[in-house]
Amino acid sequence: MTPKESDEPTPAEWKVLTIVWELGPCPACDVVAEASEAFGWSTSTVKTLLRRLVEKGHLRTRRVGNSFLYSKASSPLRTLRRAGETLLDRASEGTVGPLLAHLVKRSQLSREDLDELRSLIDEKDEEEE
Amino acid sequence: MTPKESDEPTPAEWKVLTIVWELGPCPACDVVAEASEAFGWSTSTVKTLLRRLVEKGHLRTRRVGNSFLYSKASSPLRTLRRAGETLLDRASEGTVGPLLAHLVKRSQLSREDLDELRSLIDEKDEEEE
DNA sequence: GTCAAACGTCTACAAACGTAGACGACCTCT
DNA sequence: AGAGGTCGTCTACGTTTGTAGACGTTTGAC
Repeated sequence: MTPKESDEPTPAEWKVLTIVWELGPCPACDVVAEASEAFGWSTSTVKTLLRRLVEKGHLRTRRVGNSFLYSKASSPLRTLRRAGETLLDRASEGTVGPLLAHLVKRSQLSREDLDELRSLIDEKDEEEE
Repeated sequence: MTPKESDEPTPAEWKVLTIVWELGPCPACDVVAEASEAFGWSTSTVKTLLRRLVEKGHLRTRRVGNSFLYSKASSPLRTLRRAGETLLDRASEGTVGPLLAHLVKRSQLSREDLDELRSLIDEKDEEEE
């Protein structure tokens, strides 16, 4: 049973997933602590979500003693990009630009990020004849 | 029962929603034709999705004779922006920039879009001290 | 005026999701 | 060795989602 790479996390799963991304490889109890604090979820709930994320291939586990370390299975950026593409697919021709503009406006970006974006835009601009 | 503005469409609902956005105010049969062709869905399926989208407040109906015209309840851009913000919330500090870069790279943007983006970026650049 | 096509509504049902308790294995302190 | 905590697993259950058939009503054609 190959892990289905394409299976996007559900909203509840996303919350747990981002916690693991932030904490890095960590035991379930850390995730439970964080999620319980942040969302008021019970231990069981978090553990179920962790399990489902492993099943979907978003998290991987490594046995350590009697328990597990949970860690990301693929790069967060990769997962986010996929979700972003799904979003773009839903935007019709005319709304892509304004949508991206809104997202850029709303994001906190470093100078490097801004430079990267600027050169991308310049590139695209030249491509248009 | 106020229409819950916050209730995001499910993936299947998104597909129907974007069809209505594209077609503009139109009777169910047009949406059915399009969705049936594109996804192989039955008439019932599409009508259920339309109904749920109305319930969630994403579509609105206007009676015309014996049938309905379905049309958007709020601007597509508004809905897309909300979804985009959800996505950004899932990106940690360091991934927002690369994520946006990826999306920009992948999008087809008009010269106006590019200009708009460029000036946004310049603005943000100046804001940084 | 009747018959078929079209339309909206009601109902259905399996799968996925959100949320969580119960339980058995293991470790650790005493 | 026994008691209590910790951990992962199994099970559960109401709700939402995906997918669709059945049915009654309206309408258009003959």
